[in-house]
Amino acid sequence: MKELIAKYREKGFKLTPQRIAILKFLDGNTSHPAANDIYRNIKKDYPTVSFATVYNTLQALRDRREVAEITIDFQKKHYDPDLRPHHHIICTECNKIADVFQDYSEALRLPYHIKDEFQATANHVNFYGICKKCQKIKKGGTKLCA
Amino acid sequence: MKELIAKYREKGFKLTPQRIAILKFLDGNTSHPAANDIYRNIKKDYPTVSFATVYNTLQALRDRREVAEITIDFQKKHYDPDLRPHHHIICTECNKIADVFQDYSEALRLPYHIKDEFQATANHVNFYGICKKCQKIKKGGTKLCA
DNA sequence: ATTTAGATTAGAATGATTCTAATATTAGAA
DNA sequence: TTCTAATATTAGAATCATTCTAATCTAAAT
Repeated sequence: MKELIAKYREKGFKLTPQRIAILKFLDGNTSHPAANDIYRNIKKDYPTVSFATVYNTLQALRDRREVAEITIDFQKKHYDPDLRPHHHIICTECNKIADVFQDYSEALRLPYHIKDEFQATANHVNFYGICKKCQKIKKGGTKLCA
Repeated sequence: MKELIAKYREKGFKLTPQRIAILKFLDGNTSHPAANDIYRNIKKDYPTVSFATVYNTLQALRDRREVAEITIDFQKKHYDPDLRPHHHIICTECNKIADVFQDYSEALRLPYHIKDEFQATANHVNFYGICKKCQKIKKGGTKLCA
């Protein structure tokens, strides 16, 4: 944890208790939280924290390439502190997001006429599916999943 | 156009003038419009059209698998009447979206432990980059692009 | 022409995200 | 340690995309 704080301070990132709480929450977090998830969690320890702080911090982290923003969900953005190149799969029933660590970089070569038009900087594969839990529930009837 | 209308009527899709205007606008449209783009366009001929109509129609089309919803933009959903499997690239400066007709289906095989957890139904590759126009403008200074 | 299921509308409601302006805090300098 | 400037925090308003509501209207089958 100490190292985490030092690491950000070095980068000229001003550290407040709220920010430290956000960093702690994100550190090693594989749940792909949305802004609201982060807010709810931080609020436990800092009841007066505001959404502005959460969004400001996320923006700062995003600008410094410390978190990745993910567009896989049709409703809202999700955040991922894991910066290793990887992809995601989302359950279309419960919106759970899982990581796909598979290197498709060789395969995802763009056609020449696109390369001619765009200077590509990144790519990301979104997979959609139904998770095990939701498959069971669907057979049962009602739709619900953790 | 006649065929387009017949095609939808067959599918039990009740056709109103507003819906026909939306269908016309979408037919062969490669601009990947968002709901607001569609609304603005229809409003020219039907000044009283409401957002509800646009969204209702898009929902009906989506449910019938007549348009695809795209999550590549961080701000809003875009719609694509082209249902052939393909992918997209978005300019991170001006948000222009272009099509990438390249078949990656063989390459995008999921790892077994994911297949075990998810019953995958679809995938989509988002490419991010800077379009030619915006590359020029960036060198110049200001950021703007059609 | 009648009927009815389904569509349209204005506008309110919701949810995510951004903005504002006043206040408070961090981190570095004195 | 105290001071200061730059930056962060806050509540709440504002914005934007999207969905909902309830009253009214219309397509299309009879």
